[in-house]
Amino acid sequence: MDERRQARLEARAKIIKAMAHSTRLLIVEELAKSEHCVCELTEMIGADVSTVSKHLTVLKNVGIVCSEKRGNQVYYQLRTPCILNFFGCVESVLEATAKEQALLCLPER
Amino acid sequence: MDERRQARLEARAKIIKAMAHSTRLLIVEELAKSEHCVCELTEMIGADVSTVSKHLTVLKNVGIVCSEKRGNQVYYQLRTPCILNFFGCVESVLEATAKEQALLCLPER
DNA sequence: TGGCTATCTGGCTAAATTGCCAAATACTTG
DNA sequence: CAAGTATTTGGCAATTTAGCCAGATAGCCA
Repeated sequence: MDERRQARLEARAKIIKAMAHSTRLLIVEELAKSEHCVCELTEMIGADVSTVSKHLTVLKNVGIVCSEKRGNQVYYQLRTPCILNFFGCVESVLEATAKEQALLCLPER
Repeated sequence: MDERRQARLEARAKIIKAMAHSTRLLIVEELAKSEHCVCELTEMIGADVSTVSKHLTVLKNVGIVCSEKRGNQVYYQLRTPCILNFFGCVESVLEATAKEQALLCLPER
């Protein structure tokens, strides 16, 4: 396969992979509303702080979020809000599947 | 955390996870142009047929593609083309990161 | 300075993912 | 029916990921 294309696909996959976790999706949704520090996110998520911190690192490494230290806390912000467009599409897939499932439940003619 | 929300996030993550692999992104890109049978995709990808088949199963399980057996072959099609919107956004993230990298290379003032 | 809070990092285990081979299955054609 | 092609499935080894704990680091305040 074309090496250039392969590299491009891998770069994309890396970003998508960073979104491929329910906790990280939650983080993105919340940061879309407003910035938050790690402790706030940790409370919402209900996992160990270290776990949340690592999720944030994943998102940061691919450039989805950025962070800023203020005093004692680190505030995270959504860096590329267009990432929210993801969700509309994902919903479409879910809806299409749901509709199909519904059809299967209809009585045969 | 709200259980309903958790379930919704997990459903989304499942779909996004299915996209989170360069080979599967290639498949989606190709299917966006036209349907293909497994053997055609296998040739483009250059991996074992069984590997490609499993990637297709992943995409099918979450409803991104659907398949139709015609004679000896199974043709796969993109079921929800809006999935392509993903890419625009992913590109934005990549571009933003690239720009930032470029800035780092500028001489200091 | 000492103690407290917030965050990150290292290390570990359990679980999931990937990719290959081999074997099973389904169809087509001679 | 036999042989050949296309696809899927089972199984295995290697790699990656997730989440927790413990410990390190950084900044705040008394």
